[in-house]
Amino acid sequence: MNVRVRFAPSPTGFLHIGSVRTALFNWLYARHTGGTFVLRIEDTDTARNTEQSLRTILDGLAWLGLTHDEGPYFQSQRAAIYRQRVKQLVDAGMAYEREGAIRFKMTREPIVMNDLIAGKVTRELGDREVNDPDFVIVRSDGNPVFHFVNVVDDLEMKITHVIRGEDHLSNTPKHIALFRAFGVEPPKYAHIPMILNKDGTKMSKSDPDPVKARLASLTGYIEDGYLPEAVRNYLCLLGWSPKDDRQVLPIEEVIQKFDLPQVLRSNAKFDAAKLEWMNGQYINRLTGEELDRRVTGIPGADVAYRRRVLELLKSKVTLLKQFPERTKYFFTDDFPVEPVDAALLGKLADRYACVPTWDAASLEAGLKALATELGVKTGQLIHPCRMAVSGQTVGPSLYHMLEVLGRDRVLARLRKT
RNA sequence: GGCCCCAUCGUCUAGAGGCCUAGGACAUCAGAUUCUCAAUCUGGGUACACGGGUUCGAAUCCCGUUGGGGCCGCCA
Repeated sequence: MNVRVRFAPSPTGFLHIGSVRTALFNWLYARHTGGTFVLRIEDTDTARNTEQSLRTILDGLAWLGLTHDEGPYFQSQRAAIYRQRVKQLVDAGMAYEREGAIRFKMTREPIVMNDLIAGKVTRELGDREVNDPDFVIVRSDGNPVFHFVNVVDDLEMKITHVIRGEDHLSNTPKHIALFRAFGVEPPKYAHIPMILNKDGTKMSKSDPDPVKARLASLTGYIEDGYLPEAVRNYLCLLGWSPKDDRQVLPIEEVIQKFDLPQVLRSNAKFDAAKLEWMNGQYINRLTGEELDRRVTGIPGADVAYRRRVLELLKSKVTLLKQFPERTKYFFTDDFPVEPVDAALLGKLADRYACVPTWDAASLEAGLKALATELGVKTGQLIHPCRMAVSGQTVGPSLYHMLEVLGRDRVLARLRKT
């Protein structure tokens, strides 16, 4: 069977991190099976459908590398198809008009679903449904509703596997009944569990807590300097596991191993700290050259110098946005310095002025020799030196830092204090 | 209220009846690296929600309880 899956977001103006995971699992399944990944924009709710909202979705998916093979299709352009399908049901006596709306005659029997992830699920009618199981498929204003267009599109687009959030599990009987009304077998369903905040609440961009609100949409991660491959890798591990002890794995391997029955059935809580750790892992694996292409906000026209600075700092950094702040002193003399022993640093400057070659090894040897002569611990020279040249108490290995900074800057800063 | 799903360290997970006095990762704590730490290394603590079964034997199977999540719209 030729697998066809789809990601069908609604253009709401942001991409929810849970939707991103759903898109990822669809994409993984398509790539794993050699199938087709369809993108469909569910823009039937005209009230919140904007050009910008579409851009957010397209840019977000592109950022993550989740490229679609077909589409995007727009529900707003498919009204004729829906009208025809409504007519089909009405003509067949399976839908009827009431109070201006068109309602579907829902079966009264419990519906059995064989979900690829949740397993066999039998849904009885709820207390309200028992009295009136039928549901509206076309509003009195003439617009078809989500459940209807969703099914019609999946049918028309020959979707074979519907991989979506578990919040749709309870809706699935309606969808199955509609497929049967159209005389076709419903697709296979795979409902993936939800992603919740660490405290178990729903992730929402309108959460009163700004920290939690920011975690809910993809935009924040892009702005904060997360690498797409790190976000993608982290998301793969929410509800799925390679079943060995590795956390960082190439996407090619995930594609090869990923399958629906192995997806966990329980909800996952989002661990921002682990994501950040993972991002640091990915940053550390990039070269200075690669980092220079991705990091913005680093001044200076000297490309080679920028690359060396990024290379030097990368192991200390977990977010790209940290680079400009932490590398500031490489590009400017304008930073505050706490008081240090000027006489002592003057001697170090004199020593460094005649160091044979300006490299970490020579600088280390020079500093240690001076410390011995003066009868002080190396730390008594190292810490003031770091402060004088960087204004910081923490940073990369001092000697490597001095090497990258270069002779002129270092001597000037040591003597300036 | 009804219906549905779920339940292993704080978090993500491994575990598909004996390999488990439960493994890995993040986080955390303690050491180390006699140059810091925001890096790295080493080590520690921390979990099978509870109660019944089934079985020689259960984290693994069944039932119940509790807890968490979801759906019950002319929203998607």
